[in-house]
Amino acid sequence: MMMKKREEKMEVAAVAGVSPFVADQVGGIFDIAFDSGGDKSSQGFLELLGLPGSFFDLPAPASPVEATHSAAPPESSPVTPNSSSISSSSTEAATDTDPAKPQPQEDEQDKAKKIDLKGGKNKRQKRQSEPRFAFMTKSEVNHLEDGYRWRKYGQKAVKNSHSPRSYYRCTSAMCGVKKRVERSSVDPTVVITTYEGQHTHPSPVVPRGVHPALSLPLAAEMPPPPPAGPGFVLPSLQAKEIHLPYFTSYLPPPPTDFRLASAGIITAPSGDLRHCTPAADILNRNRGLLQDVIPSDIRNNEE
DNA sequence: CGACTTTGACCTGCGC
DNA sequence: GCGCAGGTCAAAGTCG
Repeated sequence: MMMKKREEKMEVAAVAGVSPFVADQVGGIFDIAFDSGGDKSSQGFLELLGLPGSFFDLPAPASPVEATHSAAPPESSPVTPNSSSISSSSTEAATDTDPAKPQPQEDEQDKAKKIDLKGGKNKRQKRQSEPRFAFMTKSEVNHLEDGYRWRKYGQKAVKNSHSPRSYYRCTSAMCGVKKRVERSSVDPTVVITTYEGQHTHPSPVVPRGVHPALSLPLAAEMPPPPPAGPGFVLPSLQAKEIHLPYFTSYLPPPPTDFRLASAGIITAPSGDLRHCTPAADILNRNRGLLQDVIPSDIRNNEE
């Protein structure tokens, strides 16, 4: 399952301006369905994280040219100024399931079905059909706050990696979103976070230390994610040193720290977001930043 | 006491 | 078929 996608990884790495080695070592995060035809019908990471589409409802585009050599800390980076992030969305669902299907309900039914069929310990099912979105963040904290509450349900040592991989699940009932967190074996300061699934609820619980205003609106209220063709490379944020994530299908759902960091909130590696500014301010700031992120042609496609 | 983490065991998929 | 690696479960422990 890993070897198969080696070529894809390499390609992504090249496009993203990342060393193929890095892309390779990070494993599944670059498991991108390049042949998914843009996956316009599949779930975008906005939906994956339940982020409001309006969050990315941006006016002015930026020069796509900047994308490849931009260098600024992603909003997801709570710590280092020279941090970087690389993101990608995976729509493996395109190959495993009909992207047009209503994913959340499908998922729940599917799960229930399988649990019914099996039972006991056999109820566990390996399901790779969920759309996935991954990003790399330079951070000292493994588990970045993103507005949702997660319960850790497993940890596994990963081959060729010093650090174990942690598995989290959204604590909200009826929400099967999962998240994997691991550190890069090449650069231990880089945290690789992979989201899988789609939140079927707003950010229900204010994470410890997160300003309540950061709670996200209902995913159901979100407009469709901005269509972006495969290989789409985001231009740089206007911030000086941000390494813009790479997206194959949609813009990434900026993780909470991503947003907070962009707002200059994150200053300590503690993951404590108590010092966040009002959400409106954050959103405004991000809106400004994101204006520079989305190429004009991408935006035009939306219209 | 509830929520969460830790951790070993178990299951599944895949390559050889 | 076997072994490996990834993913998940669930009991036990921890914490607030």
